[in-house]
Amino acid sequence: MLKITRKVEYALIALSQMQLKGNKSLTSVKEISQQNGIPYELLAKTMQLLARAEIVEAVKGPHGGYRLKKDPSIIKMTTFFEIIEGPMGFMDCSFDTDCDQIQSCAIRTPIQRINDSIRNMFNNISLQDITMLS
Amino acid sequence: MLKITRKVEYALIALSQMQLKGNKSLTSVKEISQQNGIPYELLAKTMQLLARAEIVEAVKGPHGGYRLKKDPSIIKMTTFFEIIEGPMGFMDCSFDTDCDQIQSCAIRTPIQRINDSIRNMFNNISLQDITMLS
DNA sequence: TTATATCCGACCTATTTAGTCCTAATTAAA
DNA sequence: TTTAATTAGGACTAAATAGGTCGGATATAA
Repeated sequence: MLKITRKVEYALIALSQMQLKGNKSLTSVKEISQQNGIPYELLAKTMQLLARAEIVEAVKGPHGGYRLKKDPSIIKMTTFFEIIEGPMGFMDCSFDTDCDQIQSCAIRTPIQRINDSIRNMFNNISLQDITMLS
Repeated sequence: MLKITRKVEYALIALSQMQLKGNKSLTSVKEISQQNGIPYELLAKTMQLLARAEIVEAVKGPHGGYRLKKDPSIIKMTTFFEIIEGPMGFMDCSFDTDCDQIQSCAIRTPIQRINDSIRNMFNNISLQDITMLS
């Protein structure tokens, strides 16, 4: 419980390596997957999510790859998680469907509090805070 | 991802209801499961975990049930999670096995940071903070 | 034209979580 | 002393999620 997924993990590894190389040079999926022992296909799909969300810019063809497009310090971790896991994949209340019943709304409270705490925390942490080296 | 489990959810529901009734009267699993539409057996096992950890005290036999044993305001949420999910079930680094390799230690950092943030937050939140009514 | 990239959906597998079943052990009360 | 209600706890099955693979399409530098 309360674990992040491999996709998030792999994306963070990729981004921190790209930051190392600066935001002009390109980094390919092959490069990152080989250097870190990450499954190529899974990393590839994850990078595609980042590209669609314009966190990263893709260059196709030989000597292609990805480079940073947005400044990681302006991206909230909540946004980042939602890009990778989808808006629903992340901490939604499992009692939503019962929520017409008054009872259920009462019992929702503790879980709400936990989710709010987590969401609030990651709203105040940027991608840069997590991927920076120092 | 980053979700709490049903067992944690059910335990929190149970505890908040028990707090409502005060820490002298007994509350049975049957009562809580019926009132909240929670599977009896699963809740029962969860309450047993709380009893073993002496969060709650069990009284067997007819008109038995559980009552609070420890003050929820002195129990950290990290402790609570570990009681229910076990010390390993909660945010352990998935790269632990590779950790002899220098590479892997470098890439661990972002995940470590996230886990540390979560753990740190829940070290500073008490069970009372989550289950209280107001 | 070819080799090397990203793109993308469909699919399979493994792991984790949720839920069920069955059988004690204990005890209040008829 | 029997019965019914309760907690205790292990073994098992089912469902959901996460992790990983495959096949083919598109773009582009050389």
